[in-house]
Amino acid sequence: MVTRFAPSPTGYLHIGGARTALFNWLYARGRGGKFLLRIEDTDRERSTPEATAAILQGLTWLGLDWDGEAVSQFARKDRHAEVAHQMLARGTAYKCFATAAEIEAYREAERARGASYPIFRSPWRDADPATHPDAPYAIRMKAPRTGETVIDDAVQGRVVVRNDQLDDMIVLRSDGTPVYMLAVVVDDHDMGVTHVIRGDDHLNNAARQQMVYDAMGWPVPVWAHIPLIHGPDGKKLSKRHGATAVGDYQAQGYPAAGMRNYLTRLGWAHGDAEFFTSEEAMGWFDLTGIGRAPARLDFRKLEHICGLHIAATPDAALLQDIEAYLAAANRPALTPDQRALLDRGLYCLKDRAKTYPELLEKAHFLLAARPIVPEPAAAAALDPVSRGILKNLTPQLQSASWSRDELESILTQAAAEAGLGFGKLAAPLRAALAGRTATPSVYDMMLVIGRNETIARLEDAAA
RNA sequence: GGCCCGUUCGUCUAUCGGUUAGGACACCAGGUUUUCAACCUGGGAAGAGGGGUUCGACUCCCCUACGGGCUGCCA
Repeated sequence: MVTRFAPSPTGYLHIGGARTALFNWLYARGRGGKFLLRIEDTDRERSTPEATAAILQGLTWLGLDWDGEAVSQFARKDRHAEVAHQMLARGTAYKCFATAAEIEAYREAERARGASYPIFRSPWRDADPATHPDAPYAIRMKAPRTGETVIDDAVQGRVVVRNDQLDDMIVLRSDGTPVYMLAVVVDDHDMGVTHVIRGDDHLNNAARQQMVYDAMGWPVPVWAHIPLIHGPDGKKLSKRHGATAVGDYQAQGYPAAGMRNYLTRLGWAHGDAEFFTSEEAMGWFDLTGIGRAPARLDFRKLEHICGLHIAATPDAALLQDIEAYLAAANRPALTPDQRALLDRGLYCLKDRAKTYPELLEKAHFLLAARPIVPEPAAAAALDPVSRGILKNLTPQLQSASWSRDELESILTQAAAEAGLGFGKLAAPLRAALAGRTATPSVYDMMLVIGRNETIARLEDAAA
């Protein structure tokens, strides 16, 4: 079996498109099939190489690898024209000499007669070729005018469209360029696509496309039209909603694994499964599990899922992901020292963050160099009394074995001697060590940065 | 306007004629606790409305309302 993702390069990769790609990828990968990529760049006005690059980059970041090279639809225009002419030869299409002005005039006349939205009926459909003028012509499909076309959709069920609702669509423009409706069908057929999984905005188009398959005597693929994604307010997703491009999510530091998990779960379910890997999803994913209603984006749940994935990622992979995030977000790269420290501290950071920026913020204690400048909220804990306690602590730390157990006994004892609960001592320690109020445990921070750095920071803060 | 699709807690969803309508996120209360995150316990929260079919409908059919899509020599 073969699936494909066929975006048009007129902008960034949309989050809804990303989910469509994801579904195609999961379905193919879970069944040992192929997942192909085709760039629908036949609209020369709006297609740009930058958009193509952004789409490829977005898919790559999400980990949706495709088989073979991405196909350019524009590059196949001669093949599309060839098929249009084959249709002509088979008698399933005809030359239409009507000009845009004539078509508009026809519609006006029909409207005047009371038709609300007139379908153009070309007078050339059954014209004798002998009457053909020597003028540019478009090739129109000779679509059936009676009966109905049935789309047997794996998601939407049996969808019936009456043939008299459809016009004879143009397959080849008068300038010889193919129209999308023809190009998709030809490409999908030539690429051996067996399952067309795409947004349900194409559901109506499927009827017309199926007519092309029929006209050419080609086998019709399995259709699966999935609902679009909406913004949190239930409206069609737009820039008003904030992040709509997958690149935004990457730059905001969401892990790709979490994105995949969340997006898979959006509009699809496998019982009560909520947190899973893509490998698991591949084993479960099927078309019948896809919902029929549009789903809304819920950033809280996305973050929750992402947090679980960060916590579950092995340190080495997590470190790589974080560095990739830094580059994508245009943030300074890690120095070798920072990298080594972060690697050492990941164990106490990864289960406290939902995104990479949050993790990095909590990693400030190991990323920052002395002197640590506390944030206002943290500085508040460094009152004179606390500073005195920190000062008294350093000699003991100097001779400590630097094991977690010993640090724990030293600090709890110090707190007890000062007549304080441990929380009262932890606050200034946290301020001195990290300059932040949200950090890993003070013991973990001390263990990660080591004795000398710990003592130096306490002395800085006590001074 | 015509045609097509959709509608279960605030959100994502389970249910495929018989359930106290389940789970997750979010929320509220309590617990744990060194901050954050996490975790534990408990709680509130749903079948758009109206007709049918049926012994019995969230589930099947029809109508209405609402939302979305298509209706191009765009993709």
